[in-house]
Amino acid sequence: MKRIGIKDLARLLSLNVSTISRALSGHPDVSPETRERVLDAAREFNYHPNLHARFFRKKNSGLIALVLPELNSFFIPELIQGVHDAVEKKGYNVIMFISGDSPEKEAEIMDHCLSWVAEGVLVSVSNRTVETGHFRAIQSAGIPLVMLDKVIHTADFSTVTINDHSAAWSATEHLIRSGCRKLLGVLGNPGLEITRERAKGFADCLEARGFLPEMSRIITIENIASGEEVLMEEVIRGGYDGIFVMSDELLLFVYPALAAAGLYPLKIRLAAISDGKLPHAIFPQVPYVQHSGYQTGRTAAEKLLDEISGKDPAIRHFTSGINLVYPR
Amino acid sequence: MKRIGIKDLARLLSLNVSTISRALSGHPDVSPETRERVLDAAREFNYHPNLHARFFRKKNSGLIALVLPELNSFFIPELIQGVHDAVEKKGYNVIMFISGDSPEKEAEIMDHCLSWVAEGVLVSVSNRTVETGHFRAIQSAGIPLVMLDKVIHTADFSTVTINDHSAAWSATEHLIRSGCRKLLGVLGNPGLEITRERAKGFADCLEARGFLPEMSRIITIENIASGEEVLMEEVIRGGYDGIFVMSDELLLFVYPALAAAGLYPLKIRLAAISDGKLPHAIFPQVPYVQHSGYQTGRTAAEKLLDEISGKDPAIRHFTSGINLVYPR
DNA sequence: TTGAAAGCGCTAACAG
DNA sequence: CTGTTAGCGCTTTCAA
Repeated sequence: MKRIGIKDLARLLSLNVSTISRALSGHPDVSPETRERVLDAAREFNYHPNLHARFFRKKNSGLIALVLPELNSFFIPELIQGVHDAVEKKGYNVIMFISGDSPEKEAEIMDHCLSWVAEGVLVSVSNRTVETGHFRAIQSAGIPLVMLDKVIHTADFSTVTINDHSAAWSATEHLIRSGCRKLLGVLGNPGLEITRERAKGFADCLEARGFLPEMSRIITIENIASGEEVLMEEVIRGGYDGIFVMSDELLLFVYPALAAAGLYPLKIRLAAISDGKLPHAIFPQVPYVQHSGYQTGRTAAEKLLDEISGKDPAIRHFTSGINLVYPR
Repeated sequence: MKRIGIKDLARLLSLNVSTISRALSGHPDVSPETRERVLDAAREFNYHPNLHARFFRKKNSGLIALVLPELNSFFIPELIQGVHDAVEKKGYNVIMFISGDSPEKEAEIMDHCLSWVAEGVLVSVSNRTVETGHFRAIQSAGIPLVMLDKVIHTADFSTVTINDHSAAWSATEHLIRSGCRKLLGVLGNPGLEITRERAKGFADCLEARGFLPEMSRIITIENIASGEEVLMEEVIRGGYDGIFVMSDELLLFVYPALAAAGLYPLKIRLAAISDGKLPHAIFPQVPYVQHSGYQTGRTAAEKLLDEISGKDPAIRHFTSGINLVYPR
């Protein structure tokens, strides 16, 4: 069935296309009766504006690009929802890209954003990205870009993250306060800013509390499959009484491994940084510092929209507050 | 900085726009030297085609719409990834919508799809949707539509789901085989096809295995917040030795509630339908029938792409195989 | 092998 | 209040 256009309506109603256009977009210069007739006809013939044509003409696309390195189970879905809620309120739509954690792919995606004339770009940076040329290209095309969650800290881009250092510190301190004397930190990809900051928060807190170097250790789990072995070997050898887990993804396998070995909850305490769902699904509940995906996504999207509308063009770095959640 | 277009390149190289267009799109009728010059200039001046203009002209948008009622923790992220992988291979991009589980919103979104001239629509139907007029509107505009996961079974739309009935049956049978004699089924939204089918699979299996009506019961958890109370009251009263849990979302709270009460793993066995991550994160691991989000997304997207390219215009209902995963 | 020109659907001057 | 018209960036006939 042929798609009906503004021209068809014009012919049908023996009016001019511009009158139709005006009636449809609520322009004041059009008589109420005419407007009604047009609106009725539009409904009747199932008219839908062609946004490509409209935006093509008006030089803006109504699209916000959301670029993610990969999807995970807790944080990212919430983040997407946050972005979505913020963006939708202003009538924008989301076009989503997944870089698969590849900087090359990421660069291609930036080209796509340019080609789609996205009005703004939200990007959670790939773990292996070091070069930022492709991001600057977006900016120099006049398109606002905000980094969220996984970011590169320079003076050039606005960012939205949590304060990873203090989140890790806070979780670590909770373990110490609970009486732990020998601590293990379980961390993810070491190339990431987010990992380095959390590792540092963990280490700094220990130092500040007078822990000697031999009273703590950090292990890195890059691959969940082999992770359990690495973890259990260290745990058994080390005699730990507390473990700091850096993320939900890690907690998802640290918990059953310890439980199966009979170590949690009897011999070892846990504390995590989490979006907040998983710790409640574990028994006994794990204390955690909340890292809200929804807030991150929403804040970043709102900042981006402000930049788009010229309201807050300054580069800013938002770090959301930390709050520790104890089991009830 | 002004965006550079095909016209600017033409002026720069003293060529005609059509030559540029041809060179850029790899048309054979253009001399190798000219092509080189054009490609070089495009790179140098950072040319990016305007897809709105291109697709506007060519009558197709390169967009696949993905419409979801809401995001969850395990299944949906995998589904998105599956859709993404399939679609990207063919050069399409994904424009994402969230209906918030509202039929009205869903109808609006269908209008957006029309307005964006999406070339295909993938939709996981809102729980409360009964009227399908807005979906037919898409089809009668000549746009293929495939439903996935949450679907409405009619002769009009292709669908991709798992065989919910046999998944539930299989999980239930596993409990019976393990020796359970009194079973509880924990189900979600009762308005959903998916829920009805799983409830039926549970009940049918029990009947086939000779369970008397008083040896089983079904409870419905619509709201996670109040769910724990409902669950525990029933569990304590009923004296169950096995519980069938219909989804990851439900398992996420059923497990800690039972564990906290000291019932799991000692007195009660569990079996679930799950994407496959969460059961491994629980101790002891929960047997489950796998419901793969990735496969669902991927299969649906591939079917959609086939329909778009005219390869498989028939309406089909795919139900993926079931396999039961035991704890190792 | 290249150029000229029309037209995709819509908006926005400008004119009446 | 309504009509006329040009043009957004690109592809695609048709001509040269």
